Amino acid sequence: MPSLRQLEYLVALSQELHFRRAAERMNVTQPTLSVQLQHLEKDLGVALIERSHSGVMLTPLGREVAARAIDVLRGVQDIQDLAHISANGFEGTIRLGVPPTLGPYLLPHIVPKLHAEYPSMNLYVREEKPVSLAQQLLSGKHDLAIVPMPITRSDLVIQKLFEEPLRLVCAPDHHLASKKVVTKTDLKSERVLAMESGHHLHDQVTRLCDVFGATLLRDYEGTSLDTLRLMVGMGVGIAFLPALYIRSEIGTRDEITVLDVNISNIRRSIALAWRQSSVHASLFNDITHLIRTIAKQDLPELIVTPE
Amino acid sequence: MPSLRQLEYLVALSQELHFRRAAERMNVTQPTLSVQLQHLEKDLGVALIERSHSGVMLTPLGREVAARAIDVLRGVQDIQDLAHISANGFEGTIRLGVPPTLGPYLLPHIVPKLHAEYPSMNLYVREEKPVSLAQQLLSGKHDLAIVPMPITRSDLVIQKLFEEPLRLVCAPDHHLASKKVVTKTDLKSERVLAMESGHHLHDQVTRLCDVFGATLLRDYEGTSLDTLRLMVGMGVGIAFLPALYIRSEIGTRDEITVLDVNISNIRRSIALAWRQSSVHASLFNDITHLIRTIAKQDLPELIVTPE
DNA sequence: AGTATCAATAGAGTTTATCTATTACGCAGA
DNA sequence: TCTGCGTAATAGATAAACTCTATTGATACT
Repeated sequence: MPSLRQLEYLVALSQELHFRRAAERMNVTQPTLSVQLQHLEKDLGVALIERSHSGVMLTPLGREVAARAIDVLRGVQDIQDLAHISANGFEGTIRLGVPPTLGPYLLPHIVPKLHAEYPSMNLYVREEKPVSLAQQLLSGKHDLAIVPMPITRSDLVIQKLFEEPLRLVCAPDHHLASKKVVTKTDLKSERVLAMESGHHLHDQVTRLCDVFGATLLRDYEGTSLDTLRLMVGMGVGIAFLPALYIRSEIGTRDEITVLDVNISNIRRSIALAWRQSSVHASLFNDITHLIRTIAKQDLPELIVTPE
Repeated sequence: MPSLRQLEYLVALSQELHFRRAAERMNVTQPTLSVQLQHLEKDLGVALIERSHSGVMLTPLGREVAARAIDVLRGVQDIQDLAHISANGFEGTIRLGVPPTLGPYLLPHIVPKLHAEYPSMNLYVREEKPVSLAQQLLSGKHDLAIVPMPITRSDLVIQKLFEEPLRLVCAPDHHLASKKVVTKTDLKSERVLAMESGHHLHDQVTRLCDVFGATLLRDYEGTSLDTLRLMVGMGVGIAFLPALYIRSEIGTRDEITVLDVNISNIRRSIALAWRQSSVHASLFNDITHLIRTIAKQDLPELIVTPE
């Protein structure tokens, strides 16, 4: 059976493509690494490395084995992490991925209580377009992610957090601004601004426009909710903005007008997700409940459905 | 870092719950296993085993670690298998899971050519209710499975094979038997027989009955297509049977009548599935193409869509 | 109390991993 | 063509690990 050390050496070599440097990285001497990789090849009975004096290459099989070795080593690392957490309680950094259209407006409500509850936890927040969050979660870039539903990946645990209404906004001098209540038919042929592709809001607003017969202004896609707000304020068009964004960035300012719409179910559904194999499963479950509780108690615009 | 040997010992102990027996299983002496597991616990800094004289137990953490160790060891085994296949070509047994409503009627067309193409391959076919096939595939009970779509598991590779029409059948003296062409409205209030729950056909026929306003005879659910056929022949009701079944088991017999239905899209979609991490990926891709080719050439009732 | 069962401990032997020192190979430049 | 440089492989010594046999210690059963 190949040893974990040998697999580590192979992974190091696959990344450095250079025996001496790979050995350095592993804190062993070059002959050690050479010999062990020879043993590995002999044990497996196959060539993994193409040795030539003009650079080291892995064989196709070598690359495949190295890729699998990475998974194996991650599994072993997880076992160690798990033991460490169990022995010393949790301490360290959780890397949290959030969509830019939600993170800055939700996290300020969450982080203080999270910190109070888990003082030894370090939260490292990274914004990413939601379309790539699930994949990055799996690849190990994040430990935890706030994701828009629906997501169907069986190797992720998905816990629903809440639903966030999308509110229709327009410029104060827009002809819709004077209406008391906006109905479905008012939206026909309206010009609608949306986030650029890669954001869940993009796809959702696209569908809404289809349903209402509104025109999506594809040439004016926003790169952030703030740019959308500015364009709406300038009268370029109307837009659907998430309730939490409205709450924190618009509030009572009269730069743009929030419309009353008698159409239900314009909302996005938000969930917390982590790798099924995560060593922090129970912590993340606790965090799920914490966020749901905060949403229920402090954020009345959100809809928290029973689990 | 824990060694693979130590993880193996832990897994053996977790299954035997007995040091001596676990040691025997691993072909080492009991002190060896004891000492190594002590080392493992010391390295990880946690208790994995509850030692008492009234039986050995694992701690909750021990169980969790053992479960992860199994995955790690499987990963290493995969690496060895991969190398072995690459060195010696494929030989051995592929365990194929099939739904009972498809396997016996499809495989006779496939197996001979498969055997001709891969003489050193051993096919071990197991019938399982389709609802459990995906899970069993992941758990390692099968290497490959023929599954009804849709299936959305991201840790499986799903390759569409073909679509198989479902044909409406009734007893020769049934009042529909005399109709040249059966239309949607003819089905209203008809009594329909279906497979029992757990089969994809069950769910699909349930939906069809909803759409057509037909009555599903829940008290007469079939445990096999053959029992359905018998009940249809006895005039209990009508049924939707897969085209391949009709071809092989009914053919020109006049025991029951196959009706002409002018409703399209009554068909089931069949795919081949394997674990994403399978070492046989390229073989399974070849098999996919082989089956698609056979379906196209020899089985005109099937619909093979371009990939 | 005596015995059987089971896991832990002790100490020796063997295997394995790693190190230092050296060799072998190819390439670039004089 | 020779020399010097960079690279990986080989040899031999040393240290660490794994495993074995033999034994002890603890508990349950008779």
